[in-house]
Amino acid sequence: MREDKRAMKREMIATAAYALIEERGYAGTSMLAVAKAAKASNETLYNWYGDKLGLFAALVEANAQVVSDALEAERSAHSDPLEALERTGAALCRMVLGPRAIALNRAAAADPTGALGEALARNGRDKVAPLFSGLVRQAIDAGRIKGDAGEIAETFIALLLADTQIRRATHATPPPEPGNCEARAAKATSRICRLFPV
Amino acid sequence: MREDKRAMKREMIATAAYALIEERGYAGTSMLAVAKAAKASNETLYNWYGDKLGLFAALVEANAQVVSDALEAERSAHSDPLEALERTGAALCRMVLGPRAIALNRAAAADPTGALGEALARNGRDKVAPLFSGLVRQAIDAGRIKGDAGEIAETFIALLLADTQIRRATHATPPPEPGNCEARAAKATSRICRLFPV
DNA sequence: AACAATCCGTATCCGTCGTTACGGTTTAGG
DNA sequence: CCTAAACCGTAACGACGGATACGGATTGTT
Repeated sequence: MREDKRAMKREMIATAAYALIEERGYAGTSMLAVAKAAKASNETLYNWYGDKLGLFAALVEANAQVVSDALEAERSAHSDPLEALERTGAALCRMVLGPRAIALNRAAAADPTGALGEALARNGRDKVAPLFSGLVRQAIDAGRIKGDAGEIAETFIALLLADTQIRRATHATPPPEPGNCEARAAKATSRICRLFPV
Repeated sequence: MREDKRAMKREMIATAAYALIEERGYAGTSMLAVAKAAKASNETLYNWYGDKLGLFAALVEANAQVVSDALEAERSAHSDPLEALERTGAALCRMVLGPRAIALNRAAAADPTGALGEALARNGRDKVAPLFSGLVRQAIDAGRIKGDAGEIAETFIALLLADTQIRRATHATPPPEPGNCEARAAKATSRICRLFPV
């Protein structure tokens, strides 16, 4: 199978898996159902991904790459450091509260081995924190705020996301309204400036 | 069965269910396994709780009551409003990151009906927020901080918990070290005073 | 003590899922 | 074009879990 056809099939498999998790939860999402919805066979899925956990681990990594690319694009699009922080924060918020990230969090919460959670942390959160530290570092260097970059980045993420992820993952809240993440990011940025003034 | 014997049996059932979720996840926790571990029968479980979802919904409500009682006790033990806020915050942190609350979050994330998540919100978070608003109201009335009580309470909870719950529920992080919640609560309280000064 | 209700331990039924396997079809590579 | 590899659709197997049911034991009430 040519690489572009394979990439298309992989995206069909991903689309199917995400739709099925949304509808049936992780345990109720069978490999056979994913295969059928993706117009693939069970044998292909097992050949490509090894087993169910392998399929979802691959989805974790692929989604993390999408998030990382989006954050990098947003970061590069703004020269003002606080604007970059705010806009990148908004992008992070939209993505982590989006259907795919939430589905993966649900899968990880349902996986008793802890492997998916570890993959989520390694590919996601553990990469996001240094990226935001870097953004904060730039704002510090520009004399806009003062303090420890790592601590400020963690505080920014706390103010930005709070407990929205767990509430979303547990079906306690629906997806955020348009503009909600932008508002959260603006408020978090404003509060960072007040907590860590020059 | 006398009421105290019934209460003891209910606690045995709860203990069994929590242990099994920790080990096998929600889907892998069968009613039969819970019954055996609790020295009860399947028929008793289905008579008492209706079905699996009913059992876990009952666990949600029971745990919410335990949390609520603990927060109320902590709130009443301190006359200084900021100390009450901080200590009650620490208690909340310990409980929501404790094994039982995390197990219930995992169950809710695994439940595609959304019923457990709704029960969690209704019995838990939606009651915690007004309690913290009340604590903040007292600090405002005492002239210690200034602003909208609801907004300050939400900010306090964000600074206190951040994304610790989702990371814990997805097995990305282990339980917090002793003293960690106290440190988080102290820092959150301090930051609230700086964000909302008189 | 007698009787009814409840509980226990076990069995049963059914459906679903994880995973492997197979014959036939399609695709890729030489 | 030929051949091998990969893929598809389907079937099969074993395990597991949700839920119901049953005979006997236990508990509660009168």
